[in-house]
Amino acid sequence: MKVTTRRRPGRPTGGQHVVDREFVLDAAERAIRREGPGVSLEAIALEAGVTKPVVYARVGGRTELANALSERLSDRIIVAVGKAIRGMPLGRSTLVSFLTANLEAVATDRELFLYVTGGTPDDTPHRALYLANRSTVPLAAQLASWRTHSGLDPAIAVPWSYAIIGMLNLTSLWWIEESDRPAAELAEQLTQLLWSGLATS
Amino acid sequence: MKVTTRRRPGRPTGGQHVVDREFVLDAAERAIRREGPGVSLEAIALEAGVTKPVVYARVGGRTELANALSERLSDRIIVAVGKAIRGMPLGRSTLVSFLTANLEAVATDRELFLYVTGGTPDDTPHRALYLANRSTVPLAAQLASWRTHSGLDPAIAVPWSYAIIGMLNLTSLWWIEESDRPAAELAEQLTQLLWSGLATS
DNA sequence: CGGATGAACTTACTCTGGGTAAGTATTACC
DNA sequence: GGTAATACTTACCCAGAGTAAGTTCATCCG
Repeated sequence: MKVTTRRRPGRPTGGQHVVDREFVLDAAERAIRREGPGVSLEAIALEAGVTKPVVYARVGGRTELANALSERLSDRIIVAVGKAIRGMPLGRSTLVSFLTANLEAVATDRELFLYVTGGTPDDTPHRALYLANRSTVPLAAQLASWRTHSGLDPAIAVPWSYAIIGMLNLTSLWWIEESDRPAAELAEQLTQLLWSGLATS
Repeated sequence: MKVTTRRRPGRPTGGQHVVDREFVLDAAERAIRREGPGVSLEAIALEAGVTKPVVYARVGGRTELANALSERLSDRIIVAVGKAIRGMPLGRSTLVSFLTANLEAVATDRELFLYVTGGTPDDTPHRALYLANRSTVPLAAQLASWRTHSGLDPAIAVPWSYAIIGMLNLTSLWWIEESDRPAAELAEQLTQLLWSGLATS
């Protein structure tokens, strides 16, 4: 079923872009939620009410689109987590809240999460890191300042951040796909594994 | 440059399959090592000295190929790890060896690792779990028996396995791509994070 | 006020790669 | 020896990423 676009060929009347970048990204999210992680750029363009070249002009090709959506998702998670642990003292229950908020945020944007972790064929490894960095950088900063305050070496904060984010990535995937236990339970189990290592030494 | 296959069309003389499944998988690995994670099935078939339909007959489509290579890589890692920690008592230094062996195995099969973690477009999430399971199942069994021996609840072994494998996945990727420190150093840092959580409680 | 230039779209294409149908040569069996 | 099954190759289809060419509107300059 080929739905031809209703708009006429030429420049639109009104001297304005018919859609902006954010609108395209919103449409992409809707299309992903509707059709799953395998959506085509064509379907996304259609959802935005435009054609492919406009998507290319606003956000770029499939890789850039996945990157942009990765950034959105990371930022959304960071905001959710920030809201969840705001004002809490740095301690064990804060870690539980941190992990719970992460899991719940991913569950909220389930399809989007699957899209950005699956995504493009060849450069995926690079983008997995790209996506991870958005999360590891602030986490590492937090860990480093905490360890400095405790008189410990902050250098370990970087590998630890990747460790924690990687742990969250796979456990989130597993939890979303194959577990029906509550997020808080998994968060507590992960905390049992992490907390003493984080707190001591 | 279109290299036409030398073999004549019909059934090959000799009444035998001209290649078997293992040979195709070997060729796939060579092609991946040579051309990187973006290799086409055509290139893989060419490397094996046959044509696409033979690859389909032996191992299946892109998804099954990636699955098969995932299994190979996991098994290879499991063997390497087993060799590294054989006979060691369950303790902190065993964990370090476990992690070091994992990292070094991944570095050895760098391109293959990138291929199986990146791989196919749509069903990637499912295969990420599939790949992970090969590692988590034995790890979970090990953890569970250990905890049972220590009089602890073994149920937590499953989420912990995903946590540890996920941690290894992302840190491996980061380490391969962006870090030039020795594997043992990273393994030690991860051990600092994990060990007390694993040992206590 | 009218024509040239450029901007913002759509249409229509190319190209690559996964997957499959049809064709061809060899073996096996009766 | 002729028919059926087998093990390939060739040749194709199709979807989807990416791009070139075409079309309409706006703006600017004389």
